[in-house]
Amino acid sequence: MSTANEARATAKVVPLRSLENGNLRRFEVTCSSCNLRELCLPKGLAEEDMARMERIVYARRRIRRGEALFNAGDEFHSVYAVRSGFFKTTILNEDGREQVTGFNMPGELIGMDGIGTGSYHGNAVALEDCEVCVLPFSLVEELGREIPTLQRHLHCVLSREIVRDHGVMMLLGSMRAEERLAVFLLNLSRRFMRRGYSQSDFHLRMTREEIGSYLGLKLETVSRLFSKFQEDGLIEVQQKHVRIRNIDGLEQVLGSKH
Amino acid sequence: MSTANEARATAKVVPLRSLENGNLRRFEVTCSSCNLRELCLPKGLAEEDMARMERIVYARRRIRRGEALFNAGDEFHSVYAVRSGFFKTTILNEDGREQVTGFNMPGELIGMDGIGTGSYHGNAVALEDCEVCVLPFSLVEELGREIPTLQRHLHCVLSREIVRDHGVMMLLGSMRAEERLAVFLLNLSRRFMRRGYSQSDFHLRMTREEIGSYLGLKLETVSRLFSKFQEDGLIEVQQKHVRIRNIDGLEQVLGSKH
DNA sequence: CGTTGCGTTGAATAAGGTCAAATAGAGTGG
DNA sequence: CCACTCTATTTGACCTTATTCAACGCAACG
Repeated sequence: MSTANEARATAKVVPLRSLENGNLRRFEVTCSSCNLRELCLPKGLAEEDMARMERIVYARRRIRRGEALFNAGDEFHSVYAVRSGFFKTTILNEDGREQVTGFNMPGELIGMDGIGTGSYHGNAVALEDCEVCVLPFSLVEELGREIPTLQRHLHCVLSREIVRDHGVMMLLGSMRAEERLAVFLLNLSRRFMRRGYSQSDFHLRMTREEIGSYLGLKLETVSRLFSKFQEDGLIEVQQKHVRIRNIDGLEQVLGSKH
Repeated sequence: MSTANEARATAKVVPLRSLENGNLRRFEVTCSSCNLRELCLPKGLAEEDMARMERIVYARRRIRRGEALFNAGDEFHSVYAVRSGFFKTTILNEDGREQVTGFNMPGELIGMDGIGTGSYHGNAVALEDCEVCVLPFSLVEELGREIPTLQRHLHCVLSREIVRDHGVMMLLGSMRAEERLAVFLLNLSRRFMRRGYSQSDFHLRMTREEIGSYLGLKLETVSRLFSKFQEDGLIEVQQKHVRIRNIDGLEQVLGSKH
């Protein structure tokens, strides 16, 4: 049963049911064999609980580049685990200004801003073709009541999101432009590494403007800083491709001066 | 049984048990008669569930002005509901810079940043003499498993904290100094009103520096803006006392220009 | 009644924003 | 495959905003 929200969206909904007839993708969908398992799920989950967990991942959904997974105001039913691709989450205030609140990569959960009010508070837009696991939140809560490990895990995820947000406040509230970009690059690097990608060589999925919005800077400032970091031998940039040449140097940008 | 964390703190722990011999404060501690009930608890909680809820509020704790309710790194056991007084929460980064992440007034929960890692991520410091209800988190989770309404409420509180943080990102990332202070004052006003205090006449518990840290501004800038708002007839300020004279005018500061 | 912390105000400065122009790439349709 | 269009990016010149540095006033407190 697809929700009003999901029916409205243009992205394709793939219910598990339809994948059950010997389709290879049926196997992919099991959490136990998913290579993002350690990111999405608590460790030490009993085998039977894992099986129950898999039952609440009731569908996967593909979102094409530029499309929204959800928009502010859409009715909240599910949180989503990014399986592949890259998202940005944004909020829009009354006078039309957009603020990027985060970038999400595989293994990360999005949509938790909708729990409190019953409708999503921000937007989630795919920066490239993406696939997500749909986790109907009422099922998550139900299973949480039965499996304390899972309940605990959910609380940890929510709490860590709060901690992450506080980090962004620190970034926006007390750091200079250079430091903000350095933190941003180091953070991306670490997250890519954790997922088995190169920590020093990656492709930015977002524009300078989106980076700027996230970091509280104008796109021109971001561009200038990229050029400066390149001149200083810290990175190599060519459009969206970034190569970190001196990770220690980037770390030393923090706290230098001031 | 007081935890290592609580034993270290100087603030006094008041276990419920010690209040049970005809002490008036025994009555105060019941959630059902607490005037902050609508803020802390889900509405429509069955009478018996309310009674169970009261059992997890195992203590109240007084914290004097300037003292910490908890500090970054302290072992996490409980979240706290502010009963009276005013807190600031802060984080400190490696090079010693402090960022104020929030101000908390009665009815608000603090300490949720500790769930994810098992130790608090930031500090909570009393800006005036305070009293909090101590909610041991393992009991909260346990009761959440038994009372879905309560579980849901906890998730809402966590989610709303995320939404609040996103609002701060918008503030820090896309607003001019004037707008930030206007948003800050309007937000305080609304929260005071909600608690039955004057929406236009209040006492700031925090210094200009703390406001500045929260808003990503220097204390001098905050001071200048207070003076400017006064000149413009929007507010009257005298030290920590603020009187809002033109709330619509303050709202129009948002989005004007830019 | 001096000390101390907090707040206000002014003048100079620096950081980042704005505006504008040039360039580079990616995507599109012929 | 090429020309064309559109968007993203880079860079320069100039400007605005908020910061820095410094001096001073005020209020609370021992």
